[in-house]
Amino acid sequence: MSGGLPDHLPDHASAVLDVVDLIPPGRVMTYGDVAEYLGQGGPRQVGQVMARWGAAVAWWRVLKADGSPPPGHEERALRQYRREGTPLRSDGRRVDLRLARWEGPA
DNA sequence: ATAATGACGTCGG
DNA sequence: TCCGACGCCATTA
Repeated sequence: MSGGLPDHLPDHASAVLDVVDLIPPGRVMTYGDVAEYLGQGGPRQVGQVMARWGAAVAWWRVLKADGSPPPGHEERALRQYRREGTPLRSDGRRVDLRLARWEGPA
């Protein structure tokens, strides 16, 4: 059912990666948003999945509640935001969630 | 079974 | 705005 994502992963992990794969370019979701959308686990569990299997998806589109990119990946994430035209805040270090936040598939 | 860990979130100073 | 303390919860040790 999923497209292109690696298999042999726990169900909860594939569920998370599946949602992340649906986030449109230029838009983002917070760890908490993903957890809430799935209706299971919490932000830390989503982070755990991203840390281990995030490389297979657009990991930079999942970030913290304050709009800052995943710890340790700020540089690469910012590069992607410029490339996708993701709206940033005036400081240029965080995404403007007011504009870029994606509520998830209807 | 108990304790530590972590790509989090919220709140108070 | 920045930082630390706490709460949260599946996974690991």
